[in-house]
Amino acid sequence: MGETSQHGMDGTCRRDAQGTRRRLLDAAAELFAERGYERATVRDIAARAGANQALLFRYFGTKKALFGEVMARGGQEQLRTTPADRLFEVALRGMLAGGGPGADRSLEVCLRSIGGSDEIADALRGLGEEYAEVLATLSASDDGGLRGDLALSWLLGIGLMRVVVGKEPLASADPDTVCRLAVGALRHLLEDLPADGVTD
Amino acid sequence: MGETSQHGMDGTCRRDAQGTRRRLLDAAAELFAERGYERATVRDIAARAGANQALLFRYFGTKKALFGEVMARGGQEQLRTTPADRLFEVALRGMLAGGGPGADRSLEVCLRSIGGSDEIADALRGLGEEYAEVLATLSASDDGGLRGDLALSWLLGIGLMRVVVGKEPLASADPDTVCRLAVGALRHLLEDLPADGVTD
DNA sequence: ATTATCTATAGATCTATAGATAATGC
DNA sequence: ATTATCTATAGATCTATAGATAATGC
Repeated sequence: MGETSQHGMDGTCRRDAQGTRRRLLDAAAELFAERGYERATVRDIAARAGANQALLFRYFGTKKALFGEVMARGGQEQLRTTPADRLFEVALRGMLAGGGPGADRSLEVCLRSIGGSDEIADALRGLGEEYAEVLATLSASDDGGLRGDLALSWLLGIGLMRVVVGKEPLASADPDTVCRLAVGALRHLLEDLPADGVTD
Repeated sequence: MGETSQHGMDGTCRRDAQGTRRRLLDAAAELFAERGYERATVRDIAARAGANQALLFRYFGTKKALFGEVMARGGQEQLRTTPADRLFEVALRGMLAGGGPGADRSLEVCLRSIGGSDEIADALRGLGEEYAEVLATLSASDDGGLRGDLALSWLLGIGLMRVVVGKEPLASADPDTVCRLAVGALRHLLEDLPADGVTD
């Protein structure tokens, strides 16, 4: 009973619903990150997973449901394990590094999927709320929520221009340099208290 | 000869190729801004223009060519008429104000069209290069190009979260407040010279 | 016997084209 | 006669489903 009968060392086997399901999820995560929701077709996803296309619907119901599972799987780990005052830099570095194996590319998936459907915008809003909520705590001002949103906007804008659009010189710039510039300017946004009469 | 025979006061007439062409362009600009390239179908565009769908192909050839004409028509005016040191604020205010009548929504069109096709990313990169080139001149540092890209990234990121995604509190925030916060922090990005040894 | 997998195809879009119709200018 | 406009449809996708096939567990 140490090993189930038909499994090979690599974890593959010819009939394994759970394994096929996981391979479909992995393939979907990759293709959604590479092409966005719309352009990653269920046929492509099934092909990369080495599975039949009909199985995708058997295991997930719809393409949107598959997208939801992909988004739910990743993401929160970075949020939980990173102290608030380092979240911006860690998330930015993750975006700048691009998709290493096992990296969380949830933000990239959202950026490439914008405009696909309203559900995608909802997903990005939801993910953004988790990040912005943490970023907002870094500002002592009473409009910390807005400042957190502006920090998140910069994070996503940098990812958009570098990863999705490929704007130079940003696309080829050294991650350390980008981080230093962005974090430096962001400190002013988050720490500066409003100068005009808000003490009321 | 003061007026051509069949034109009404509102500029409409039953058979006017040039007028139909312009109405198709206007309708396309609106729908691309509202839904992005992919979700604005040629049928919807023709319907809003009050024209038959086949005319769109007669006058523009393909949907992509129509998109190209829409993008080429707007945009550069803001770039030419705005002094460099006010470009960020003017472009940001344009984005925050949303689409008033006759407003240039080129950046919004691009943001909503990301992920649609490679040509869309090319269009956004091209438009971004015009903006970033101007923004880069505001920094005296030798990495002004990178700083200009970061400024542009923030501009687009704010538009993305506010207009496309609708993230609160940013989406409902007062434009003056958003501008003050972003412009204030951006000044540090553009004006601060690098602190480490770059005098070589 | 159960169920993971596959084949074939329905059904819904969407872009684009071919050819017919009808309003204008001469 | 010219040409702006319309009808009808080709052709290409894509998601999703129904039902057949075949590998496993008992």
